[in-house]
Formats: sequence, structure tokens, C-alpha cells
Amino acid sequence: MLTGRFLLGRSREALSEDECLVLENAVSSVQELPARYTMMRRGEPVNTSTLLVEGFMCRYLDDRDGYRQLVSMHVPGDFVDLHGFPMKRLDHDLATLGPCKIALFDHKVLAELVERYPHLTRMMWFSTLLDAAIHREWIFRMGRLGAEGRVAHLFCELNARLSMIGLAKDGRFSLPATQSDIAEACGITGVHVNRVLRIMRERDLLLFRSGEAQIRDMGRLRTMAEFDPAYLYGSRSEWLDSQGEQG
Amino acid sequence: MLTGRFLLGRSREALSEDECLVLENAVSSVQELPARYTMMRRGEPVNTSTLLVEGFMCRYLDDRDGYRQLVSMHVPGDFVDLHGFPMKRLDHDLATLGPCKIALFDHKVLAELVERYPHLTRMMWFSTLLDAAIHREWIFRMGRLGAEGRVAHLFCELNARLSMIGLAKDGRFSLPATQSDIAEACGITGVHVNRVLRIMRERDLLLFRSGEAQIRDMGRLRTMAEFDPAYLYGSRSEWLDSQGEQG
DNA sequence: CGAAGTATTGACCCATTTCAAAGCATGTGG
DNA sequence: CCACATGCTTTGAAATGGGTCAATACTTCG
Repeated sequence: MLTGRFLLGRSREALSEDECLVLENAVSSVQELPARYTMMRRGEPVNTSTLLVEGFMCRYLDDRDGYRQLVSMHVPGDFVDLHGFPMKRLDHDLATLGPCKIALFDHKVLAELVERYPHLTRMMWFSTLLDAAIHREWIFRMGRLGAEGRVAHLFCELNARLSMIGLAKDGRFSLPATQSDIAEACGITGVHVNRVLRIMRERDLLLFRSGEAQIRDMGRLRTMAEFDPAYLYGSRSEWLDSQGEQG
Repeated sequence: MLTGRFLLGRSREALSEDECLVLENAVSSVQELPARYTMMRRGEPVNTSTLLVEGFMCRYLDDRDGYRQLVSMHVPGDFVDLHGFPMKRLDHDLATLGPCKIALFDHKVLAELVERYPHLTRMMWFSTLLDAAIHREWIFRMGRLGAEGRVAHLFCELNARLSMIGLAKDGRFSLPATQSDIAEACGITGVHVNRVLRIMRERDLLLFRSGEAQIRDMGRLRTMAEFDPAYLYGSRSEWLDSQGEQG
């Protein structure tokens, strides 16, 4: 089941069994990608969309000097470039962190799906809206939090998202990222991430070493991150639920 | 024509005349709002969506101490909370900057529209995706630019968006915002915005006084903002265009 | 074993914040 | 039409968080 984690923990229940099958059968190809591989560049025309099946990916923008600013990190079950379907171009680059397995959906096939399954369309729309909600939270993170809060916030978010799909438990999860990757996601330097992580380790808040994260004190971490996971759920749309069966 | 500026300069052409009329007739009420008025709070259930007809609005998140982080600024023609339609709740507050005129769309009516006009639905989806693209650029702004770059970037973006709808020309436009509002959008302090604006004024880059902005040197402003307006257009979706006529 | 990438730490520097005070508009009521 | 309140802007001085530069250690892997 390639699509088994799509919206899992959010509105997965709103998808009928039929719709799940339709989605599963719409996959046009499956690929394995190596770590640190840029699979798509800003501005290129695209004609497929990518569901991340296993592994971690990220989207980023480059600044003038070629330094990256991550604008999102993706976990299994995320449709990483579904917006490329209506938009036909990406406004950012798309790359893997660790090795990944992805399922590709041809836009022609998606277009047919969209004609025949309006409810499924709305679920896809919904998933891009969750994405936007996460963007907003990142803006907040960069705008109002200091370095420690930003790092704390990122780990809180990843923990919450990975928990929903069964890839984190008791605050432990794998994350194939370097300290520089964290830095690029938080808008600070790699050197400073190192210092922040040391402090958090000393205070027994959070451990992160060689791709393994462990949250040691969720309460204090959330406090310093001002983290509230509500935005990750899209609040269980009543509208979607009410329309759920007729798709 | 209340909806006349919706997607103007982006994919307005993709809307058929019928669709424009349908949209126009779907307006359930029109309201005038005073300046600095919070019309909606995070978490509240919503059953209408808001098209901004005249004036400026913003969305923001509060931090622990009640300070705001703006996550977007809106200009006439923007659907400021269309995501509330599938989501049924907002993850942020929504407020006016200056006095505003808005058109409300009842979600029940939108639901009917969505059943009957799949192409219009996709255009609405598209407009929420533009929103997300702007979010990404804001993340970049906060993550990679210093104070001057951030302010420059914000003014470049507003100029570009206002130009599309005919509310800016030759780099001049009205913006009913205080220096503190700018600060809340850029993740810096009001005091520092003041200093940045003074420097920009001295260098004859940008003037902003009592709600009136004037870009004096677009080239240099763009350079310091690392601004490229491509993200504002969603690159004229071929898919939307190809489906444009069949409503 | 050597190479390349990654992590760690120290010292110094600078952009931005913080705190504080004063100046300027704008509007309201007397 | 003045007096005062309120909110916005401006400026200075001191404090600080995070950046930069540079050197050293650790890991992983061919």
C-alpha cells in the first residue's frame, strides 16, 4: 500500500475505500532516490506529482549566494508537490534528505481523477491547505522565536507529524539530517545549531545525534517552542466529513 | 463588480464570463469594517469565506506574550480565508489594517458551486496555492534576509501585487500600516523598522510616510530584497488554461 | 589508512534588541 | 479654538544573541 499514509492521522477516515483504491491505482511509477538528491528545480515545468512513501524530503529556496532556506520538510505520506498539478511549475527546489521511495502520479491521470472524483479532489486540496498551515507556523517560528525556540519548534513538529504515521514513539524518531540541514530549516547558522543542541542536551531536553532524535522533556520543549499541534490537523473538517461518502 | 479583482493579473482569464457571474451572484453579504478590527479569531468555527473588495487585511499568529507575527497581508481581490471552507476553522486571527469592504460567501453556497462548477473549484484551489507560494517566500525572507532586505522584500511584494490590480503605479501606493505593522510582518522590532526606513530614505531607495509608499529605486530595492516576482503568478497554469473553457 | 564530510569549541564582531526619553500628529471635549 | 490625551515616530546608549572565522576532533567509508 503505497498511499497508506496519505493524510493518516488527519482526515484519512474521510477517504472511502474506493477512493483509496483509486488513488493506489493511479500511481504511474515508483522510484528509489539516493540521499541528498535534488529531484526537481525551481521553474522547471512538471507533469507528475510526488507522494513520499518512505524517507525524508525537503523543499528549499536558494539565496543569492547559493545558501538554502528550507521551506518545508516532508515525511512519508506527504504529497510533496501536489501544488505542481494546478500550477504546472514549482517555485522552489525539491530534494531528498536520506534515501527515499516515492510514488509518481502523472498529471494526466490526476486530471481524470479530478473529473470523476470530486470528493477526492477536495481531499487533495485539503492536503495542500495543511501544507500552507505548516508554512504559516514556520513564518511564526522564524519571526518570533530565538534560536533555541526555533530548533525546539522544528523537533516538536516533526515528532507530532511522525507520530501520526507511526514513525515516532515516546519522542524518539529517525531524521537523516545534518546540523546544517536543521540550520537551513531554522534560519540560523550550522555553528549555532551545534551550540543550541549542546545546551539542550545539557539540560536534558532533547538529544540529536547521527540521525536519531530523542525528546527527553516534551513539556519544556513545547513551552520553549510555544508549540501547539492544532495546526497539523486542519481540525477535522466537518464539511469534508459530511461529503465523505458521496465522493 | 465585487469580485472583479479576483486573480486579476494571475489567472483571471481562465475564468469564463459565466463563472465570473456565478461567483458574483454567490456573494451572500457585503460588509464595511473599521480599521484595526479583528474579524475572526484562531480556532473559531467558520461558515463563510471572505473576499477582500477594498482595503487591506492581515492574518497573524500571537506569541506567548501577545505579540503578533503577521503571516500574510492582503490586498483587494484576495480571498483571505478560503482555506476556511475545506478546513472549517482558521489556525490564525484575521484583522483589517485600514477600513475595508468585504464580500462574504456562505460555505453552503460555496459547496453548491463546487458541485456544479469543477473548474471554478480548481481556480479557488489555485488561489490558495498562490497563497502558499507567498508563505514560502515569507519564510525565505525571515530566514535568509537581514532587516533591510526583509523590509525591502515586503515593499517589493506589495508593489507587485498592487500593480496587478491597478492600485500601484510607478512604485507608488497607499498602505494603511504603521511601522509596527511592518515590523510584525518582518519579524523585527518597530524601533528597528524606523531605523531601516530612515536609511532607505537617506539612500533614496524607498519612502514610506503616513500610509503612502513610494519606491524610488526599484532596481536596487529588488537587489537588496533578492526579489523575483515569479512566485506571485503561479506561472499561468497550462492545465487550468486547457480546462478553462469547459467550466 | 586516508579522505571527505560532519561536529565541536573558542574568540571576536556586529546587527538587532531593549530601554528610555522626547517629538509629532491627530482627534476629542470643553 | 485651545488643551490634553493617545498613538505613532524618532533618536540615543547600552546590552546581547547570533554570526563569522579558524582550528581541531570525530566518523564513516572506500
